[in-house]
Amino acid sequence: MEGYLHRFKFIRQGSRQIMSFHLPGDMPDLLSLHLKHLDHYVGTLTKATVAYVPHAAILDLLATHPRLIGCFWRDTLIDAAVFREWIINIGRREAFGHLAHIFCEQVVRLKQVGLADESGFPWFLTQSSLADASGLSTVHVNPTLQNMRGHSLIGPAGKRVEILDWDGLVSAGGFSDDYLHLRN
Amino acid sequence: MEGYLHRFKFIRQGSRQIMSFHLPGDMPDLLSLHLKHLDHYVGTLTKATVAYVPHAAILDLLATHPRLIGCFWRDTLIDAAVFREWIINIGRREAFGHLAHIFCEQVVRLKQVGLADESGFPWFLTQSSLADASGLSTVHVNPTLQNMRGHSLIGPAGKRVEILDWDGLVSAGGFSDDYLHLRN
DNA sequence: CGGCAGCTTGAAAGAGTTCAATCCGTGTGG
DNA sequence: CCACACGGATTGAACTCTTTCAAGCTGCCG
Repeated sequence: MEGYLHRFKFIRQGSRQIMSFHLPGDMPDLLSLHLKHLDHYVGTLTKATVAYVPHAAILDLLATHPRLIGCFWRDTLIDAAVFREWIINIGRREAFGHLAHIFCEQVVRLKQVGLADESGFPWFLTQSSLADASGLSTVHVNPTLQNMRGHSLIGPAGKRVEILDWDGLVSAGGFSDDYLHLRN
Repeated sequence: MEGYLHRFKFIRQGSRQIMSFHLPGDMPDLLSLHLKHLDHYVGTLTKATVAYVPHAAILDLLATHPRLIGCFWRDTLIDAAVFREWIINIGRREAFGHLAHIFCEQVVRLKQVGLADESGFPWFLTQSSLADASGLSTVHVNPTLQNMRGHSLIGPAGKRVEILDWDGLVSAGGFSDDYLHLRN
């Protein structure tokens, strides 16, 4: 309902991978609706207010309002599409483009819920979580961010990420909002 | 129905990323059931026989047999879980473990449909598709495979992948079949 | 005024890529 | 039946990107 979450899994001691970020309005747990156990963790990135809804309640709701099934299912299919894009991000884009792509995705998704505008969005990540999301090390994320600032794509570090050059970000990240399956 | 498929996307000229493999029995297109457009491609890896079922037919079926909704939805949720595991694979495992993990996943999934046994499974990948799936280059996949053969994890190149040391593969790949949400 | 989380930096080591060939088996046309 | 074409596998060498290790630094909170 408020604040930012992330979905992640631990690998070996100390190493983890973030698989998605979640914003107010998301239903991160929908992905386990029909699964017996959870194969990963969901945690907070900031102070957050979270609504817990038992699976049984969701299933009841869907049973009485079948039209909702398509909507909820669709939501999980879009999550899957985002996972696919992240596979591409990690597999085939190097640090600079990868981080640019992450910023683009966040801007578009945050705009949808009114938490970002043309100028930028609130910065809710540490460099270390950015590293865990991108499969890079913090030691490499840091200079890459500086590099993006040097190219005037984003503004100086602060409480917000200032978007200085949206087209530059889009082109560096090879970003298209296709996979987010927005409405209009 | 027969043969092997893959789900992929092109990045820039010549570079592509495979996001999943599909075996007989899979319904790869279910992931676009509630989406307006496809944001990637699905193609064959071998000669294949494929059944095309219009979305409308699926939706009809689900409307008349609501019990199936959970099953089909579940299928897409498991696909999403596999995507998540691939994110981890690409992000946090290096070549050797990554390829080992891919082999483990294939063995488990192929066993489910009777196409693999303890000894191994049919080899349906070129080194180049393995590279596109793992985010590596063919030039690096090749010696890594040789390395796995050298460690007696898998048998010599041929029409089949011979599994010589299952436990070794599992441990090299940090594999757990958790995320596949198998029945038993 | 510490303590601490998070950010920054430098240097060395490694993993993986790219470029550029070569090799090999198989299928095809003449 | 042989030469050739071709996709796929293999190899070497130079080069890049990224990680790891190892410190410092900085700003905020109690």
